[in-house]
Amino acid sequence: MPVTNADIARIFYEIADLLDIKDANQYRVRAYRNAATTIERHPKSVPDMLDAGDDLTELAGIGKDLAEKIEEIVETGSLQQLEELKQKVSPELAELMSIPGLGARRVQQLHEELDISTIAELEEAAKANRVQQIPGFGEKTQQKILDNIRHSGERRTSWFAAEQVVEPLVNYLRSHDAIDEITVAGSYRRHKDTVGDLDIVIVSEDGASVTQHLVDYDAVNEVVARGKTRSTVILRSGLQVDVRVVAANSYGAALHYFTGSKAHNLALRNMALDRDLKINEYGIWDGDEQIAGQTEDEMYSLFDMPVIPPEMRENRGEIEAARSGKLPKLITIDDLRGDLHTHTVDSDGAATLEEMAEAAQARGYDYLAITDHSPYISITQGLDASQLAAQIDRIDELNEGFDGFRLLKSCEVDILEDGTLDMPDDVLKRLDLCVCAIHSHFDLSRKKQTERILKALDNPNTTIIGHPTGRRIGQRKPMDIDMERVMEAALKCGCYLEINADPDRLDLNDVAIHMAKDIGLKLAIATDAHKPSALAYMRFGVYQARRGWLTADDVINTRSWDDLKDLLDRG
DNA sequence: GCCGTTTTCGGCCCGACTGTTTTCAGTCG
Repeated sequence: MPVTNADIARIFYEIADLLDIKDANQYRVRAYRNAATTIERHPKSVPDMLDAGDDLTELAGIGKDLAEKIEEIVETGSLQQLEELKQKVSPELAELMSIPGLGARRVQQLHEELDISTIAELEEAAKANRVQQIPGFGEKTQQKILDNIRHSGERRTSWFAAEQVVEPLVNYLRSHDAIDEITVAGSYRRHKDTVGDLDIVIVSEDGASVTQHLVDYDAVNEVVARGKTRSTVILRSGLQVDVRVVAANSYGAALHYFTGSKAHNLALRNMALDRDLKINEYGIWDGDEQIAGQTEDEMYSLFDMPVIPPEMRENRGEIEAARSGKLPKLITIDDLRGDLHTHTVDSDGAATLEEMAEAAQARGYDYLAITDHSPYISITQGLDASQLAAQIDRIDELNEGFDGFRLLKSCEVDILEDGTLDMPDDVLKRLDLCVCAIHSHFDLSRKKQTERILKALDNPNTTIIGHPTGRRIGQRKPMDIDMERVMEAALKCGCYLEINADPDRLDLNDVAIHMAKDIGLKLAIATDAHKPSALAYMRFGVYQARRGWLTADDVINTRSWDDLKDLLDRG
């Protein structure tokens, strides 16, 4: 029974939302959410741990009660408690909470006052000006709700969440004897930050039995279509999976076709048409004769190109670059020499300086920047000036004991509303680098927000702008910023922007990264790790960097500390 | 519901901001 961490987390999140709407004890609600997050982010499969006899109460936020509930979910695929709760609280209400600005109380009010249960009903009521008449609501709140409903149109899954679904699914499919090859294509293969659905290409001579094998998968919730060469199912996670079965001699063509992007494929197809050739998912054809298609290499070779990495296939000039031999040698995870954005228990992290240093060395890094928060966002329990000074001294001491490794003294300093930094300059001067970031006032006008960051760059101690747009995938849209102006300014003053590799952020995104590359601005890739295992998020940042065409040279933390130090020196 | 205990119950990161009120509830991080 392949229950995933994501399945368990989803059930706990839903219980939390429903309990919240039901006005349950806030700490109980939080306990469910904490547990869900722990499980969702846990690097190992919790069902596997259970299988191996591990004690789940060892996990943070999981006690005896929740451990038993996890066991029930793993055994039965569902949880009785949730089903009972759904009888008492309309489950659609939980969905309303996904609209920014609507929490449990307001959802409850909307339900009681206007009998609203769905997003559609809410939209209708807001348009009819009925929402603003509820006590505590007003014109602006109503407008904000309408705006946010419009923005919540497309539902895509983060790449990270998709991976949790893909791995067990592919392992399951692979177990079938009739399957010779299997690759997940589509935007997943292109490492796009979010994935709409999964396109899986399979080589097999027996499509019918492959399809049967697919629909037999435990996590299949709905079979939309089933055929010998093509089937569509929807998994419990809500993710749609399209499976295409082809013969071995069409594998490359199918892979290319279903990897996309559409724009890239179209460009290649037009090149083929110029030569009176035809490209489809079965191959490249000269009349009735297949002249390529067994491998992607064959496909691209025919047009005098090397294989273009999937991440670049967006028709952003990659075909021209490939044909003229100017395809960049994209950065890989092995190019990284250190991480430049991490937290410890000194603010809101989970591990000590020593533990983070040990984890970084285990990854083979030469250096690790400790960037605990400044005080402004009080929830992070950030360091004030004297506490940061004390941390600097401790890092100096620790560094004496390392061989071929060093902790970098740093801080994630809040950029305040007026663009000033949340830490006095005399302390900032002592740091190796300074990661400045915005955690408040996300809604400023484009002009004000841009000037806010420009002012932060003016401070001679600033070296890196962390998570520059503040977006959280599926939760918070990016701030309105004139990114080109910010990048030009950063380039001019010798600063850098971050690719935050946290899978919920991936900020900068691929488009902005590409822009930086065009301008000649180098970037940092950093994880924002709040615990040792999160240092592994680096690969998500690397994927985005590859989508933005970055080479190792374009990323500052591919360098030795001596070389990095020179780059960080604003002179 | 978890956790850590003065081992059986009390505390649980808690302050800022927004929009609504006119002193505060709700949301966010």
